[in-house]
Amino acid sequence: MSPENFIGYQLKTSGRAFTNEVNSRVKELGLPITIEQIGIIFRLFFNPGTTQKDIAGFFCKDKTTIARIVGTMERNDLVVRVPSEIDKRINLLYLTNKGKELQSILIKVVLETSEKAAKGISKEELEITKKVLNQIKINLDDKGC
Amino acid sequence: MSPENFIGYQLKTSGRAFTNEVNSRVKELGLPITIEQIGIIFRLFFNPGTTQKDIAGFFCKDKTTIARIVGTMERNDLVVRVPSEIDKRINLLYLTNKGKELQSILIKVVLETSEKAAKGISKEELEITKKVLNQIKINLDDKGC
DNA sequence: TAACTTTGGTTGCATATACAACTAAATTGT
DNA sequence: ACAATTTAGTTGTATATGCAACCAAAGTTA
Repeated sequence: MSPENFIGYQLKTSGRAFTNEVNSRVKELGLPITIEQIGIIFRLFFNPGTTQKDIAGFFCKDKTTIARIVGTMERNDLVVRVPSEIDKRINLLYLTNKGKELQSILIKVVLETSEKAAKGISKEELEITKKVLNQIKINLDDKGC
Repeated sequence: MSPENFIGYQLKTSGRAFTNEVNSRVKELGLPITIEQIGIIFRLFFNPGTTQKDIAGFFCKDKTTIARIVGTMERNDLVVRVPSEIDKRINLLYLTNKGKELQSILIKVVLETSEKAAKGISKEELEITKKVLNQIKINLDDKGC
């Protein structure tokens, strides 16, 4: 009944540790980029032209949160918002060249962090964990994620 | 190689979904409490008289983050900071009566959310997941958590 | 004991986060 | 076609988050 046995505690603390590790690594590289911005860069790398709404769902975050992060990234010349001609409500999002160039170094950071995180964990257990986390996300879905 | 297969993505999104669910439930109950404050209430319930430093380590957060949350909770009459006589640097933290009374309803919220999160997941797989998440936290430890 | 280091905590600052309320544009229903 | 609804995005506000820099107190070492 102690809090450290709650799945929510395990989720939050391991996720926070992951975030702190990634943020500290990019800071060491002199890159003023956050883990959230990294996620958006990856999403746009594999899904160029997607929308803020899509990104919000993909990361289980509120659309206002994504709006502001994308705003910051646009000011920092990482992404561009291209108003759609077909639907004038939406912006199509694309990585700038600067954003595309960052992608390869950032994926290295995330992969290295993932390796460090998974040290001593069997492939089977890691796969089970990913499957379970995905199910948890689906079970708690309230933002289309 | 797509981002949704990264363990970091699974960690962050499932954790965010959990947070959103808990926050929305307490809001429905009319309680102006966040999931982080709930965690601190639980920690103090089981470890009365502990310090901000301990709480920071327990939740893998920076001490400044905890300092501010505890400040908010103190203003809202949920906790008290009692200066230690033995070591004048530290504050001993305790729940107020208001904080203690909230504990029972809040634990219900967290347990219900945990059940919803775990729906359709076998006990074995859930145990493996908790064990793996704990190992990830240890592997990435940089704040004594 | 005095100088140096470590430790618990706070403040300044920038980013992240969500809810409520809003706007403009697209969709739907009649 | 027109009214009602939904949708994508923005802004206001409050909380959360970490790093850098700081302070005071405790611990360490010469």
